Amino acid sequence: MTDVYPFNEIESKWQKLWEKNDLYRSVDFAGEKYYVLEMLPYPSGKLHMGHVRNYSIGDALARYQRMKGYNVLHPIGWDAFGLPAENAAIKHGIHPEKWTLDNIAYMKSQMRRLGFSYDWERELATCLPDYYRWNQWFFIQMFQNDLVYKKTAMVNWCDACQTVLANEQVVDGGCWRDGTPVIQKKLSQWYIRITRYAAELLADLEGLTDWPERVRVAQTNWIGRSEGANVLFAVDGTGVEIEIFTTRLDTIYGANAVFLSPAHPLVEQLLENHPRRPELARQIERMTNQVMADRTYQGTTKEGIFLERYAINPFNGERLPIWIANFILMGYGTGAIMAVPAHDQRDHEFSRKYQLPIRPVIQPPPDHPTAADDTLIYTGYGRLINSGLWTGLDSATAMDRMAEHAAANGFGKATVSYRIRDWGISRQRYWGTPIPIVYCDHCGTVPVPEAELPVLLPPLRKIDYRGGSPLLNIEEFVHAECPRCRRPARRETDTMDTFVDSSWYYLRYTNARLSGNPVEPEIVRYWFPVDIYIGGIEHATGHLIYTRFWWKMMRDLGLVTGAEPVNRLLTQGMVIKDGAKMSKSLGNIVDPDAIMKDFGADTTRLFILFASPPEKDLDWSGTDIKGCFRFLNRLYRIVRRQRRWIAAPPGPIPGPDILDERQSVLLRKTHRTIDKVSRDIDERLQFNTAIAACMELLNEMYTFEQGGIRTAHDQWVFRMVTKRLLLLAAPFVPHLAEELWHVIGEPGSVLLAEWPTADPDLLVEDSPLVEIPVMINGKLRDRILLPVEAEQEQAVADAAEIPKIRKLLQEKRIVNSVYVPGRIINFIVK
RNA sequence: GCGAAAGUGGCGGAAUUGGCAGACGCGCUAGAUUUAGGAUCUAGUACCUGAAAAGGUGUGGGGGUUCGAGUCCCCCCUUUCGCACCA
Repeated sequence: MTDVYPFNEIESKWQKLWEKNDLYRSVDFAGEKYYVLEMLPYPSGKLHMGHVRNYSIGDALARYQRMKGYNVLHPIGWDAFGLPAENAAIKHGIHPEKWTLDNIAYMKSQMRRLGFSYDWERELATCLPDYYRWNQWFFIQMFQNDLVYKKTAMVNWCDACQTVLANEQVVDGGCWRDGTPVIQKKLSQWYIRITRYAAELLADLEGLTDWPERVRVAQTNWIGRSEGANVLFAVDGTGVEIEIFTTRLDTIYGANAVFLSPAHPLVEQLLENHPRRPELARQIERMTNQVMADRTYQGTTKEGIFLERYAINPFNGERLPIWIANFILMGYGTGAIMAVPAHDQRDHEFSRKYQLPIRPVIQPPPDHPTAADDTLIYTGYGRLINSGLWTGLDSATAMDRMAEHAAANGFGKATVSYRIRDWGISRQRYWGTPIPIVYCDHCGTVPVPEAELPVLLPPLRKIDYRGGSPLLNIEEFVHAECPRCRRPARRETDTMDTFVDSSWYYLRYTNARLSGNPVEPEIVRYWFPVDIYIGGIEHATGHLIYTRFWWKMMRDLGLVTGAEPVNRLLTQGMVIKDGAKMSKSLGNIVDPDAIMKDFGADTTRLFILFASPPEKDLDWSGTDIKGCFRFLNRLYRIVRRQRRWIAAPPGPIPGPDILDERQSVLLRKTHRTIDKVSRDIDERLQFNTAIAACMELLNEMYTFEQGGIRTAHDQWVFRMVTKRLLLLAAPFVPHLAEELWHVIGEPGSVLLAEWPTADPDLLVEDSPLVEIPVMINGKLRDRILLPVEAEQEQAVADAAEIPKIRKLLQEKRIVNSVYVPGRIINFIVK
């Protein structure tokens, strides 16, 4: 391509100067703050278009708020622990640390070439001991506050990654990273008690009014609160009691069985002294394995194993058979339920299969199809029947009173269950934060004392991933001294889930070099909450719940104040190509380096903001980007063409009243553009329309130029527009805006210039006449020029006199006429 | 199955409070300029009928509210996303 503006020269020139002048350093406590946060990238090798989008949005906002006069915090870091580094080590024999740091260096150079305005003094990488020691510190605080514990349980296991996955990392039954089907394994693992915060995490969602609705909905579902009751069923002839959870205590008279999860801890006790114990145990084991294999598959047929034991319904004394049922989840409620086949679809299906009796206890409405078809069931609320002394009550009253009754008699109580589980953080991998725990034969599980942190990752000599954590194979690491009794002990060899790293990194930016503490509370108080957080929707339930939890946990440790860390959340859409997500296998990847080479950083950033509103997916188009490039070239040319007199000292400022028609039009257009761009960025986060408005303004400048720029007033208006447009464009295309700012002789950096304000008087037309559409029966027929303050009667009369309208109204009867001043005239005729 | 979001020209997308649908950009058409153009400038560009003037149709489909609906209400279709045996 020839005849294009020298973006390479311009961009590298200003990048160097900005860096030299330290333009993006944020100083604590310097005025009113604004914190722009973007999700930190995983250093996978190169930036992809999704990163460019994420950071272009953030950078535009950061630059805008700086120009608005805020003290802006705009940091970046690296989510630097994780599996790909290890996979690279296995494949290419590179040490994970070298691989990671090399990638960081390259991606950082890309960010610099894109011209993002980060305060690099605050950069952090989570794989460095300076950072991960604080993960360990938090772990110990939580350990001391009973917020972290170890238990043996069934866990999600990815065979390809050779590690455990959190529930949040299992997607459609497969590993979130590589899709490998997840299997269940019984392992001893560390868990964070996030469930202790379930109620608060749910309740505080209400206050997050500037978060997207769908994120709040996703989190609400994920936390999954349900109100109900726990009820104790005594097992006949034993001292054992089974606690069930139900949301429908009102249906307890319809219970025909008690179902246990195959993984229920009481199963073993119930089989004690059982005549058929070996056979039942075998069946249960088979079911357990089958459940694991099918865990995510809903269509699985209901299977049961009758234990030949009975439980007593405490409400009516009925003896109910106890079954193991394959669809009962151990992780929800108590892992045991009462079966009510008349009012629950699953229990019904099960009871029909095994021919258990079905007794309705809720009266369905008269028109409900249950009456005609007994394979249908009624799951709604209603009046109780067949329910002893509770008969006749409505469901809601019954549930309340029955829970009170159970509590008074010591066999139950109203409870709330949550779907969210505790957060399993153990990972059997090398490249993560070592869990700071030592196992001592004499002292048990001992946390590493704060003074002995960090527990450093040992140098990795031999890469051996089979058979548990690689750290297990490093003897110097495993052999430790008990911090308490100083006798030989064994070190924990699992590392932490990397979501731990990303749960608090945004706090560390407030002082990334701090030693002695993870954060300084006063500085955190100054910068928080985050004013806007920008990142992918895929983190709606994982990272964004962990982050909220972590903040609340830190608040309870006295480190931060306030309920929530993030005020406003912007979830950007994906960058796709040809209707599909960019991926190596599809071969539809667009490389940011290639685009920057052809068009420069400004065009790349401008296009990615212009092509689509941030929340929506963006279909990358190789031709549409030319439009943005053309716009910048046009801007460059017109400013250069007129630069001599624009740069000349301006004369006196003429009042708007002495401007001629076309000068006035351009002046007003400018102010409307200022108003639109400001509101689009600030309120709506709609960069595409803001940029479109800038394009319109440039088009007007071309029209104006065509008409000639001769008089002092022509020049005054044109100079004014040029300056304003450069200011408005600066958040999107900082390099070119800066270059042209200097071309027109402005001193200082455009990036530090004040954001322009719109004069409200210039937002409305000053013409005494206004053109308004004239409709007949809601159909546009013509337009009319009317005085702004025209009265209804006059307006309608004038409109009816327009020749075209008069013709159309002939032989018609006007039933009604509507006049909305400044908006519309509408004749209703017959 | 449950929940949420979306559906507008050839394409990406505008329409912020119910008031002129299609801003802006791509593409396309014509003209100018140019040695040339995949550069630049100008004009045009929803669809149908028509030489034109003009008329008709039009925001997934159907109904409704309203003087007036892309926008509000009801039903349906399609797509995408989230949850998915949660008792």
